[in-house]
Amino acid sequence: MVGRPWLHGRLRNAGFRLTLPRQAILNVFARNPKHLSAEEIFLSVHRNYPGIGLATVYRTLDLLTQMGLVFKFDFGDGRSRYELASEVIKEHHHHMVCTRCGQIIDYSDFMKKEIKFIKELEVELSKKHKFKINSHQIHFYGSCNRCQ
Amino acid sequence: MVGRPWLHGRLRNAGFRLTLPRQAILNVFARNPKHLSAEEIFLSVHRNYPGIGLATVYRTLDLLTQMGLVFKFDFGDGRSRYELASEVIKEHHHHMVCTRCGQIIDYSDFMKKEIKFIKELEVELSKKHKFKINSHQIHFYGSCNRCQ
DNA sequence: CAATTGGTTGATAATGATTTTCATTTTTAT
DNA sequence: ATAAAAATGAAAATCATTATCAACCAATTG
Ligand SMILES: [Mn+2]
Ligand SMILES: [Mn+2]
Ligand SMILES: [Zn+2]
Ligand SMILES: [Zn+2]
Repeated sequence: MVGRPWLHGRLRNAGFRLTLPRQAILNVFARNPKHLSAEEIFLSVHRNYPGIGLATVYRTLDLLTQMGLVFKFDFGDGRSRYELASEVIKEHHHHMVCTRCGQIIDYSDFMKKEIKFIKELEVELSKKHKFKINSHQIHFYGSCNRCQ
Repeated sequence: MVGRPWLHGRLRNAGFRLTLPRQAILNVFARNPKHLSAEEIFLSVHRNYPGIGLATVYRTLDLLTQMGLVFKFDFGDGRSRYELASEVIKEHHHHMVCTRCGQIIDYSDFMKKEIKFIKELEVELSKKHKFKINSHQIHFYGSCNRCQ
């Protein structure tokens, strides 16, 4: 899962170390596949490693995001939220955000169709705007089941 | 453009008034069709109306967003950015964000195709998740022309 | 018209997430 | 072992956004 040799190598190649705080933070993701805020991650890590500080959590999240191992999102609740990259553990998916209660729904129901569409679009956009596309986000906003 | 009777009526119906600060702020959008931050809007308004405060800018942006006249975005630079809703002046479009220089590109090149696709997807998702979809955002991240 | 009501505002303080600083510790290279 | 480079925790600083509150203004009522 997380904390394996390939991860270690991946960081090393970029000149970083797979330290204990970094492993601990990655393990939180592995245990809790949600959209976690920095504080939530800090609190979770803190139970097992009271020595690890909040600043380190922020630094690590930033590092993992830069390396593409973690995705950073803003769902509009005033704090950033993070999720393991599909490459690492979850399958690729998009989001629906309930603007009433804040619930976030991962969906991957029609991904084959979506991926195909996005792929084509990326090719056209890249060409037309000379823009190298690395990733994308699709968010639907509205009201969930319980909030209608 | 902005500040016309339909706008006035629109606000009145919701129990609000089209005051001078609100008009001034809407005029900034009309003059400057970019993705503006609250502070940028404040500074622009401030040149003509030094009396209008930053808090009022925030309040107004919030109001206009709630009313659907303005869209609020987070492009990852640590501040919210706002844009007139397509309904008001611009045509519907999506975004490409350069993660190196922060440039934001509006594109509406393949909108017919995209809208059609999104529409279908919304129907399927709404049904499957009992989720009422009101709006969506599509963001592509990568490096722009000059940043490759 | 005068009084009342409720929306609006500017100035200011407060909040809260994120970043920076800096001295110290840990790891790596020589 | 020694020097250089990374990483860390604690605390302070930053900075966008929100809350407070007294003053203001527009619409309504009698
Ligand atoms: Mn997700
Ligand atoms: Mn735009
Ligand atoms: Zn909801
Ligand atoms: Zn760029």
